[in-house]
Amino acid sequence: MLSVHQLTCFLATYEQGSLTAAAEQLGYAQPSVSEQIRALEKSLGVQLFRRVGRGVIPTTVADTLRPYAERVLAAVDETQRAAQSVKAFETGTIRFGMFGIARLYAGAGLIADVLARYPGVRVELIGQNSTEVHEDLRRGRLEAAMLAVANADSSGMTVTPVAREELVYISADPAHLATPVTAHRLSLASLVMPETSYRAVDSTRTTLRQMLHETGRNPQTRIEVEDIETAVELVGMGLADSVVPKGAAEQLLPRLAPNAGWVSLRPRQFDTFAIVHRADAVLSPAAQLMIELATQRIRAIAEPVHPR
Amino acid sequence: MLSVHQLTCFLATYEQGSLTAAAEQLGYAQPSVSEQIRALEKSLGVQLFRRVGRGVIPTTVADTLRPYAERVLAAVDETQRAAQSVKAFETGTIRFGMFGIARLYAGAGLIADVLARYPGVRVELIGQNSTEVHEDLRRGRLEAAMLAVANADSSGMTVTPVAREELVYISADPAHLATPVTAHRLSLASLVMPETSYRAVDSTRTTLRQMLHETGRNPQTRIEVEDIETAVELVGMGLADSVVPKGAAEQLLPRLAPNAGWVSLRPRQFDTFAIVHRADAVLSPAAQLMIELATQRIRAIAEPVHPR
DNA sequence: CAGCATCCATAGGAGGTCCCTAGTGCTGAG
DNA sequence: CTCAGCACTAGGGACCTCCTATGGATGCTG
Repeated sequence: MLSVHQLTCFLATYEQGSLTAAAEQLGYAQPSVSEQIRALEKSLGVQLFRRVGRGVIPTTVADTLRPYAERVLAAVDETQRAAQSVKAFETGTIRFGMFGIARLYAGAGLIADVLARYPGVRVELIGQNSTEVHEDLRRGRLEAAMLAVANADSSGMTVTPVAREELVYISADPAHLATPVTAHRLSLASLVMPETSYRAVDSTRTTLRQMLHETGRNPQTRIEVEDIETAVELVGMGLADSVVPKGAAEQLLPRLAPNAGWVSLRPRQFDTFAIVHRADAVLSPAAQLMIELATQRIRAIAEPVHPR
Repeated sequence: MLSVHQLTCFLATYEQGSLTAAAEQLGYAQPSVSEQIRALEKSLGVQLFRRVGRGVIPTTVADTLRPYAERVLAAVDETQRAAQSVKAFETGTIRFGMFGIARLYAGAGLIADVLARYPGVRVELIGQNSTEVHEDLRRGRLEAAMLAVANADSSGMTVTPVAREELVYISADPAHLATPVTAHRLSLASLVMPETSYRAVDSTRTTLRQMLHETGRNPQTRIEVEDIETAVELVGMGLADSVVPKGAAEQLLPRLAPNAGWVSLRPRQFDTFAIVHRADAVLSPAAQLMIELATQRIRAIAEPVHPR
């Protein structure tokens, strides 16, 4: 099997025209280089140098093979430099999960932060829908993610709360927004709720379930959709009301449901944003960077929560 | 140190998404591949795969490095294929020494022969002047050559006679060509002789020295030049006469000295063409090919000599 | 939820490779 | 002819490579 080391010795010998000089250049003893050349000649089945008393003379085969050997060594060198670049975040891809609502809070700004600091990198913010992110995390395809989660779910996952955000009731009917919405009124409302696929672990849903459960009632969702944007649009069309984080309401209502408004719940409820990753994972520098930046972004908008 | 083998294991693992599958593909045991990947990760200083229960997942670093690894392996593959091509004479350079007079007999035709059989090769026919060829042979820069030499000279060289060619006396003065030239007449002639630098071992000169020595006379060379073409031109200008192989006379006189003619020596003298190489050399396939083809060419023109 | 299959990591050992030092033989130059 | 320079050989130590056997973790399934 042809090896990089053999080609290195070959080129040094070719340039120096001498095994001794090549060995000196490479920092080896002369017999070592001699052995490498012999092994290379044997593995290729061709003679590369003629041994002639004083020094060695490249054959025409050596002349032909030299540019190939140089290309191999150049490719190896590029590989190593690429690895160093990736380590220093000069290039490469940083992939991070940020699903659903969290994405609304930090998406574009977060990417801008990364690019400002490391102009060469590619950034992937995974999470068009939440099931995908959850599955990727579980399977290990995604190292870490920023999610809005119910407290301490997910066996085998480490959940680190970062910030919390008030949940507000949104509606196109001003009468629904006159006073804060109680559990009783919530249980009677006709709701559209996003995150269908992830409903069992979705933070907002879990919070609402707890709120209603304390009053002995079950939540009524009339419409189930995947995107929060779709849910807000439906609210704007007057087909149902919904409960979303306040920041999402402020960001989406003017654009998707300009005739709708929002009001607090009573008692006020909060969604928790958290960093989630496998409990056993050692986080890479890229993931740590994204976690740090995403945390800063979220905390600038929502109310910081500091884990004990 | 990064090795080709590590990159092979890396790519197999990346494609298969599993160490076990990669090991099977490569024909190794699973721990071997595992060890190679770990060594590669250590030497690059980056994590390439996340080990996650079932299988391994490439990190973004692995995504980035994969094309580099593929380029290295492609370059290695090209190198090996190039070596095979050279072995089969599909490509590469064939270098052969053919100096002075021999070149006039077989130069262009010999190259045509090689190209007809191996269209991909480059051919170098070394030997603008004879010193160069002799030096290259001695130093080992040239593996073998076809020369016109005196019998069995050159210590450390193997000389294989291939053909012989009559030496003729050429002159622009018809009176000089009326009868065959004897040693006596030769010793009185005003001669221009080529191959100045190589005069001690040149075949024609040696032959003439022997011819004159038997009659107790010394050769008289009025003019010394390097090229046989120059010598013939000088003969055409009537400045001197010369002695050259018959084939050279027939080829050069019409072009360079149309007013000159030739006549035999008495007794007739012959130049010997021979293959010369270092006594210790093992001839490469390329050299053997050139020797075979050059021998055929020379023998088609000059009188064959078969070594005992 | 218990059992099974799958996959990776570790341990230990046989064989090979890499690299060294020391010495030999050959070649070319003075 | 002698000397210096260069490649080869021999032998041994350190390391690497690859194997088998085994253990631990995970995910699927009845």
